[in-house]
Amino acid sequence: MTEHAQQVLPGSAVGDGTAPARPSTLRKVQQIFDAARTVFLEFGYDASSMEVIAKRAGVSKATVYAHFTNKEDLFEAMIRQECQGIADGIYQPDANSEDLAGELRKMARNVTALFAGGDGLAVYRILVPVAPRFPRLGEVFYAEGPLSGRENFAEFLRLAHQRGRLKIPNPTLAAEQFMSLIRGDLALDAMLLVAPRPQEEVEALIEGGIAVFLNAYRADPAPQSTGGPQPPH
Amino acid sequence: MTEHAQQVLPGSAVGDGTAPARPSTLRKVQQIFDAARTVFLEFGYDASSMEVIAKRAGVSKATVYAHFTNKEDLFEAMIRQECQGIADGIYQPDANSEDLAGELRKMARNVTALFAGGDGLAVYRILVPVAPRFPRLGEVFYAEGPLSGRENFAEFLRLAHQRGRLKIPNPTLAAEQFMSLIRGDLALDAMLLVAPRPQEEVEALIEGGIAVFLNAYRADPAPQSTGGPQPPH
DNA sequence: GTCTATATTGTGATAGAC
DNA sequence: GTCTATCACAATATAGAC
Repeated sequence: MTEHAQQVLPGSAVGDGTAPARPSTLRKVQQIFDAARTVFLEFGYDASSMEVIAKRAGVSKATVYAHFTNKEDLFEAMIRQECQGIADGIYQPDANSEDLAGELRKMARNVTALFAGGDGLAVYRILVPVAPRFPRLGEVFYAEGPLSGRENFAEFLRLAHQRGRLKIPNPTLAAEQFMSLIRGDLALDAMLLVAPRPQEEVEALIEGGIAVFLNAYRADPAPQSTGGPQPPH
Repeated sequence: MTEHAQQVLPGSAVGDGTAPARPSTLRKVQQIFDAARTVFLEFGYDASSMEVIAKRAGVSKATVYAHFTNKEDLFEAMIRQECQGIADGIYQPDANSEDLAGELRKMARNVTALFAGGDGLAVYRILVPVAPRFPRLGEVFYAEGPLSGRENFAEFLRLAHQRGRLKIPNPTLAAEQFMSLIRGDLALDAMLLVAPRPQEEVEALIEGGIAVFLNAYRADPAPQSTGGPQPPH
C-alpha cells in the first residue's frame, strides 16, 4: 500500500510556521472543501471554476487561495479525501459463513449498488478524463477502490479453497472474474447513458453471474486440471 | 437503430445555398477535422481550444467557424465520424466454424485488443465527462460499439444453442457475461493507470474466461434448469 | 485571515478586408 | 472562402486594505 493521505486538510498543519488555526478558520476550510467536492463532482475538473467554488463555500476567491495553493491542489486534496471513504463502502465477505452462495450474493449486490449512481462512480467519472494529468490520483483511487475490493475477495476465495468448499487454483483471477461477471456493462451504461439499467436485468446479472461462477469453480464435479477450470485446449 | 450521421463533413452539402465546394476547401475541411480529432482525443472537450485546433489544422480560427457553427458542433461531428469506424473493429464470429473454442478465443483476443490503447478507448475517455452534456453522443457510441458487438455475439450464441453445441437459455445475458469475463478490469486499468496490464495476465483472462464460460454453458454435462446455468437456489 | 478590486491571460465567436 | 484584427467575457491568480 502507498502512503495514505492522513492529513488532507491544510491550514492547521503543525510546524508550518503559521499560528494554530482558529475555529472559524477551520470551519471555512471545511466549507471550501465541501463546496469543492460538490462542484468538482458535478462538473468535472476543467468545467469547474474557483469562482463558483468560492461562491458556494460562502467565501471569497482570495480565501480559497489562502488555504490551497491553486486549483490543482484543491482538486487533489478533495479526491484524496474522497478515496479514503470508498474502501468503507466495499462489502467484506465472511469466510466463516456456511452459506457460500449467500455470501457471493451479498458481494454481488454490493457491486451492483456501487455502480448504481453511488459516490465512487462520481469520482471515477471525473477522474477518467484527467487521469493522464493526475497519475497519482488514478493510482490512489484504483488502490483504495477496485484493487482493495478485489484482494479482499480473493482472500475470501483462497480460504474457501483451502476448506474445500470451492476449487480455485487462481484466487486473484477468480476474484476479478466474479466482479466482472456481476458488473457486466453496468459501469459502461452508467457512464454513457442517462437511463439506468432496469432492475430485472441487474437481478439477472447477479443470479446469472453467481451461477456461472459456482458452475466453474465448485469443488465437487468432474476433475479439473490446474491453472483454471476446464482448459478447453 | 438511430439514424446514422451519414454526412458528417459540412461545406459541400447539397441545397444549403452555397456554391459547390472547391477542392482546396474540401481539403481544408478535412484538415480541420483531422486536427479536431487529434486535439480533442488528447485533451478532451473542455481542455481543447478552437485556437489550438485551428493552428494545428494550419488555418485561421475564422475558417474553422466558417465550416462548423461552434465548438460543440465540431466536437459532435468528430465523435460521430469516429463512432462509425468503431463497429468495423469488432470481430464477427463465424457461426459455421467447427472450432467453437477457437471462435471464442478470436472474439476474446479482439476484446482485449480493443482495450489495449485502441481508438475506441480514447473516444470513451473523452466522452465520459461530457456524456450528460451530449447525451446523444453517449448513445451513439454505445450503440455502435458495445451494443453492436454484444448483439452480434448474442446471435452467434443463439445459433450455437440451436445447433446443440452450447446450452444457452439467455444469449443476451451470456454475451454480456463473456465480454465482461474477458474484459475483467482491463478497461478500468486503461482509464486510471499508466502502466498497461502485463501480457501474461491478459492471457490468463482470455483462457480463464473461455474456460469459465464453456464450463457454465456447455451442452453435455449435468442437467440444468431454465433461466441460467445451475441456479444455486 | 478575509475581503474587494484588479492584473493578466486565454477563450469562443465575429467584423470586415481581400 | 480565407485571412487579420478584435470584441466580450470568463478564467486563474494576486495586491493591498482591514
